[in-house]
Amino acid sequence: MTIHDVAARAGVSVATVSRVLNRNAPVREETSQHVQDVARRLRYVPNVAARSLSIRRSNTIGVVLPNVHGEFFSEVIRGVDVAARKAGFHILVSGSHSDAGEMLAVLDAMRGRVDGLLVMAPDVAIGSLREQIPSELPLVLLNATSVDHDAISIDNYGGAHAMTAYLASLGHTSIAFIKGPDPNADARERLRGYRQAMKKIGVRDRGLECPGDFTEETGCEAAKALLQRAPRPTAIFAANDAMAVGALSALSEAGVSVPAEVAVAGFDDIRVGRYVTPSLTTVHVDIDELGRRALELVVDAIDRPAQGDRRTEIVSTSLVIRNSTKIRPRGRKGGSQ
Amino acid sequence: MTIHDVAARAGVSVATVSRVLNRNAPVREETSQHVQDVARRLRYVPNVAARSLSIRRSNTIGVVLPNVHGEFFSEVIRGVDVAARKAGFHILVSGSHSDAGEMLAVLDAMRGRVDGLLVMAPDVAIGSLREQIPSELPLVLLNATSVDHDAISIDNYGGAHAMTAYLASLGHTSIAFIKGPDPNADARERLRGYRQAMKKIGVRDRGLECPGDFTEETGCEAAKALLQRAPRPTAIFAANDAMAVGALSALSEAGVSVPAEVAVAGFDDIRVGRYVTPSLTTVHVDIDELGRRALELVVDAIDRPAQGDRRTEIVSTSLVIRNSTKIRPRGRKGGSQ
DNA sequence: CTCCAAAATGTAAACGGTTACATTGATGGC
DNA sequence: GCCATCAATGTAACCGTTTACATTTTGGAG
Repeated sequence: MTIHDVAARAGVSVATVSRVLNRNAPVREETSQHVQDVARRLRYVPNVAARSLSIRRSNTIGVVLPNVHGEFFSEVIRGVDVAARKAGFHILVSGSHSDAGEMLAVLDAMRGRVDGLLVMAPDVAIGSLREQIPSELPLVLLNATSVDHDAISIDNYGGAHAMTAYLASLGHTSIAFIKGPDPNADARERLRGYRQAMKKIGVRDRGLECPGDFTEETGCEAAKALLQRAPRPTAIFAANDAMAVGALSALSEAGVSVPAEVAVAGFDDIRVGRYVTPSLTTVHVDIDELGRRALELVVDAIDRPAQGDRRTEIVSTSLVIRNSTKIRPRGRKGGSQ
Repeated sequence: MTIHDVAARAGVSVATVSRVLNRNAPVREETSQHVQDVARRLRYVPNVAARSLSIRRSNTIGVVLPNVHGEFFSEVIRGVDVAARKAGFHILVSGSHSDAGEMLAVLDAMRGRVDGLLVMAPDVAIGSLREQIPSELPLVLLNATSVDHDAISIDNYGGAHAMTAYLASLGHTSIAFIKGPDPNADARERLRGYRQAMKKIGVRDRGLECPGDFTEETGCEAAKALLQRAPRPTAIFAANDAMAVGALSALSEAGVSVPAEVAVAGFDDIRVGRYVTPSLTTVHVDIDELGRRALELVVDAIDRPAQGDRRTEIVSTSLVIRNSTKIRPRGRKGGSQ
């Protein structure tokens, strides 16, 4: 069942059938109808490979993500997927890459299969990417700001700054921060936002910063470690919700009441944050929107290539105040102790 | 940069180049080396579309999922992705379909683009699928058992049965069940396992079953409703972890102690279950493995088509006992009340 | 050295679309 | 009635592979 069959059956040439199906050239209405009828009757479906070969375009976008934690992953894909469907593109997905080499291999394998790329490489040196990817292939970076590439990311700095300022406004000055993985761009920006806000309230104690890697486990450990500190921090701000949940769990186990003794806040606004006890104050991020806009950027880059200026977007965040910080810490003389 | 350029540069014919690159016909070692060198030097990458057109195969598998909750989604994709990479396939993903129509549209759009299909349609009438999909296209159903299709699913029945039996072994007889969405195949099987186990211990009270739709919200509501019941159930078994977490949250808010007054159990073993308080007893499912084996099934179906017998697999589950059930309920005279 | 089978390589026809260019037919101005 | 113009359609080249078949080369037997 090829376009030739349809043409023969409809008594027209293949060119006419092609024109009818693509609506890209004038065809008499009557002819058009007839061809469409025949095509439908024959259940004709154009051969994608042949079409791609001819027009040198696959209508497919490659989406490459690192080994990223659950909620975030699915939400991004969802956003990308919906936007792609709307724009008439398919998405070729590859997630779960732990190292740069693996990622480059995947990018290589996608060569020629995709019209554009959406790459999330928060902790990969971007430099090595471009030289590996054909430079004419549109590329949008996810959650990694870069001056030489189109990119979109969350307002990590702003969100972390706002949360820290909010905690300070509750009277906290000893606000601990559980960091994300060192090389991760999101993690770094969040840390920067926290530090800046701390500086603003006149606290410069690097001892308040604990290592973490975005998993619940490290949130747990960090919280336990913090409880040992002599002047115990009155607030803990984790660089993401997973760690905040881990911290809550450790605090609960240690019998420390939240938020009365220690306030806790996270970043991301994952679903479950609403259902842990106490419910988690966090920085809300519309991940779905991140994915959607990222895809739109790629499509734009494909449709109108090589605009001199870089396309760069930032998705804004907002604070979500819940019970893990709500009540002012009491009973503890001189808040900073 | 085409195969012709490589051939010209290497002083051989295109056929030889093709044979070298595909290693599917005898070529003199010396020639082979030379051609490979030239190809590498020229950074030649075969045109995928042309190749697909010629061999009528895309090395791509379509993965179609419904609008499924976070953790599950990402884990499945991860498993599928890893297995696909190993098998040399790409995956064309489309998630987030709320209704059957949308899904059929997507399947249609994938026509010709994929060599096989992995479809999760727990609440779609399967019948309508097959007639829409070219029958020669390998299709594997995810989490939906079917006699007429290759399929793989979780041992929902067994897992639910085992969990219910475990709760009973702790002395509970009044075990409530929060159901999943009615048309969902997983939900139905879990309910069946629960009922069967309840029957075995001689309890047949349909009043113990509450509606739910796999979201935390409905878990919350169900738990609240259950607390109103005159003889209050001593255990709540939710058809998935999200609802169990919702229930825990509602119980905690109502000041009901878990597991002392009410035991709670879930199904899925999502990460966060370890970090809620109390940590959640649940049925562990290796979703990653589900995805992996599902993909292997499709690949197998592609490589060796039309074996008369259906390929059907079931991924087993296991109980994970944590604190939400651990302590025997005390103080309550005559367990069955 | 000749001859033949087997191995290595080349030639060209698919694969199924799109589209530049050619052709045909209709329309209207003169 | 003629010709320019333009809309509608047809013809065939092209996109970059793979591969059946043809051809050349090789090596060993006789």
